[in-house]
Amino acid sequence: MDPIGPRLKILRGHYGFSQRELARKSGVSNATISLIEHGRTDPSMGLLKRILDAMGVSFADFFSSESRPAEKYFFASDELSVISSGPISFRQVGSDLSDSKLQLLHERYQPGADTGRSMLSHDAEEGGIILQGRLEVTVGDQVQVLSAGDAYLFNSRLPHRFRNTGREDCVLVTVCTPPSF
Amino acid sequence: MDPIGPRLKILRGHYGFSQRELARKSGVSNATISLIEHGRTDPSMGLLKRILDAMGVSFADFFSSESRPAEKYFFASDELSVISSGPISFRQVGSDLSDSKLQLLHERYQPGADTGRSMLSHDAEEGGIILQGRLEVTVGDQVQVLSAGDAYLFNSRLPHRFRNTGREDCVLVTVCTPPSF
DNA sequence: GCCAAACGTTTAATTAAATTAACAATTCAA
DNA sequence: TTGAATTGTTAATTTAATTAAACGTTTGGC
Repeated sequence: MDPIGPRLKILRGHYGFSQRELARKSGVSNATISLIEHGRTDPSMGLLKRILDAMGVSFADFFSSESRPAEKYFFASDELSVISSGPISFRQVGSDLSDSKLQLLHERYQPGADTGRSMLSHDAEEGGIILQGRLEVTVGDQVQVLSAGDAYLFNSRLPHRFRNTGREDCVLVTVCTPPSF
Repeated sequence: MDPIGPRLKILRGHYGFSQRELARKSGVSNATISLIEHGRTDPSMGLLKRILDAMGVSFADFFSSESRPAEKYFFASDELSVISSGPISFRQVGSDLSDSKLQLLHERYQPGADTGRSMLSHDAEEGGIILQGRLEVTVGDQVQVLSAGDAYLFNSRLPHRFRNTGREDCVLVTVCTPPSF
């Protein structure tokens, strides 16, 4: 188990809560939030549950994401593997996705467009390639500004957020598992 | 979290450990084990981790099994959710929201019922067994009329079509995997 | 500039967890 | 039966988590 303090702090950050805000919502003291985030105390399970509840995160979610080892979320332009060149070229994000069932979308983000913070949705995969402009992508505790040619790929259970912080439109191609049901 | 005490007790029993045995292995006092199992105390995370470690169980395992105690394995006939009525009725085993990879259906084709020509499906397999009546099944360039006891199995990427050409209802059980991809 | 409000942190006081050591009940061997 | 070694529980003590209230910083008016 890695230290839960930093993870908890990141989680709180993604909801935009202050320590006192989260403390009020969960019914614990703000001091406790601070102490836990700094690893200066070992919270009881009941207390930890109250805190997670305030953010709508279950134990299962919290501890399943914990056991996830170093995954690669961002890929530089030159890291995309070229499947085929010529008049039509396919450049693949990630290693081997030949058997993943993903849907392709064409999206345009106007300046200032923001998906807001999104947490732990259903189990699915999301990916995309920036075609034009710049896009700030947040996944888990990582933030990256992607430019044309860059790409992302992650499991949508992870907290994520898209934001166009530039002054021009951002155009990208994205993939995600079908909106089932 | 639901009571972790009873679950912990069951887990301990599964390993055949006594309270003192588990206490020694995990480096906590036997009294604490007893208190936790009875819910008379709220263990700290670090302590619970030591106990789980002694049994080789991770947080992720412990809390992932927790999150699905409401799994349903058996379904009464009237519990099958009706997907569509009319000339062709589908009754699905399990919930529409189930994350199951397998879709199990109980289907009834009235005389003359016809799915029409279905092209392009998903990369999946589907099969079925006829229970009653007769059903004309078209797969690719092959056409066959199946009777009770007959069955079919094919990759659903192939164009396929189902038609009841007889004068009585046709009842069958079908499977499809995966459900919505 | 100032003041007020919010932020995160820290310290002392309180509350609760965790231990130690006892308890009664059971098992097993002598 | 007797005694020793288990079992699980409980009471009193110690230890640590949690709180309440303070601290120093920063932010945003006015």
